[in-house]
Amino acid sequence: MAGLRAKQKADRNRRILEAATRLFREVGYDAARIEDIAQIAEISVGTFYNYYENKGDILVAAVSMEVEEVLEAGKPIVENPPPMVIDALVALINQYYDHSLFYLSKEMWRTAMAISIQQPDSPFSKRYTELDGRLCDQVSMLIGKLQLRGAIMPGIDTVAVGQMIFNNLNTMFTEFVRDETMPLETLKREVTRQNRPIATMMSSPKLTS
Amino acid sequence: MAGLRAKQKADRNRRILEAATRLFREVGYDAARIEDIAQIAEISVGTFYNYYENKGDILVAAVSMEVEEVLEAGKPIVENPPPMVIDALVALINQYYDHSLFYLSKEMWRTAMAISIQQPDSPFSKRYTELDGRLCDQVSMLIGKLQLRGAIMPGIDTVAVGQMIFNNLNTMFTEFVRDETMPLETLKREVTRQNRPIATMMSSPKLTS
DNA sequence: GAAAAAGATTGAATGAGTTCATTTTTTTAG
DNA sequence: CTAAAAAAATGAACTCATTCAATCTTTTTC
Repeated sequence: MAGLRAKQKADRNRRILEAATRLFREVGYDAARIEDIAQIAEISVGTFYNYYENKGDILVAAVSMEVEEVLEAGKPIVENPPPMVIDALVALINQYYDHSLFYLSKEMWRTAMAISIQQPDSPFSKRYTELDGRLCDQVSMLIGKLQLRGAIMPGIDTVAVGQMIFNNLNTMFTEFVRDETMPLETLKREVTRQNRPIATMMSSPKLTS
Repeated sequence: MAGLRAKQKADRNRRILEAATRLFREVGYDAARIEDIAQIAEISVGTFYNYYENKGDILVAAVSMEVEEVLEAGKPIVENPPPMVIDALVALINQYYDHSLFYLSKEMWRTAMAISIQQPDSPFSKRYTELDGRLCDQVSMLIGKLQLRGAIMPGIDTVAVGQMIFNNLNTMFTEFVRDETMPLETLKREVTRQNRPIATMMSSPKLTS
């Protein structure tokens, strides 16, 4: 049996991730102690550290899975966006936002964001940053697609505009998770308002409402 | 002598803030122990906690002072901005960036940002957020001023545009402090590029180069 | 199949932030 | 001026993330 060790490893890894995600959601990140996670996963505290560098790493791992799904959910919209620029932007952005709280609480997002800022060189933070970059690219691609279709004036730097729109929607999402009382609808409404001017200005004249 | 207690309090507060800022710059945030800060400030560890809720609070206090100066430095530019839209934006943004590393290291910025995300309800985090809001308003005011002057087309929602531009410059600054090797010049160049499309589109036709 | 090597697990020890019952200092009341 | 009350300072004790030397398990070697 060549893979006994590998199989045990994969199994332990899964148990740790499940135990941690469950506890983070149930009692919050800070209150979830490594000792508790280890106990639920049926391993020792020391073993936890053979699988993850520190407590934050496992949270960022959970967040990465969620972002990956968000990215997937955005693809069909980039493939076949609504004709009007503002509608296309809003469709993609709201898709992101709707997916964001599926598995993660606001507190988990806050903690993950804090870690990715504070320890930018840890492997999982790099992964988080890379996923953010791919989301940003997706927005730029949507704008590029609209330009090819003729809905956006030619000559505009779609990458620059895409970065600005993404950075804005990202910051607004950060504000959203920082405020435990803000509902998703408020976030969506605000961001839609912020995007309206740039969408209008970019639109080819004949297509502007 | 009515104010003995008040005077001692102010004095201790100053000593703590000075000791902490010095240690954060000299050895970094993590390596600066409360015990060391207390020793330099000539107080006990317990007393530290009578003045600040936790280690992070004192860092956010130091950052707040810096942001206040940045805000001050932006005023003259909003009062009397360059005529071209892109030049005005770049002047204000670069002013912000140039001031940002006067007293604070990148590591201090990272830690402060992480704390303000993770503990949004602590008093000093609220202060930090409020200052960010005032910076955002300053950008919107610059754009409003340019619109009044006729450099920007009437009818554009200057607040929405200002928020988007600010959120973008803020995110880019975050990326800058996350990357220990990125020079200020790269940050400025990137952000200038990102702002060019929106500046061009907003500009009144006769004033576009 | 046994012994040696390699790889993992373990949990007690470490270290730093934070708490809190006690002590000290300052103010107020009589 | 003295005693009681209020406010502040103190540092030992506590908690929890993290480490690491010892132990155990799996794989390889012959």
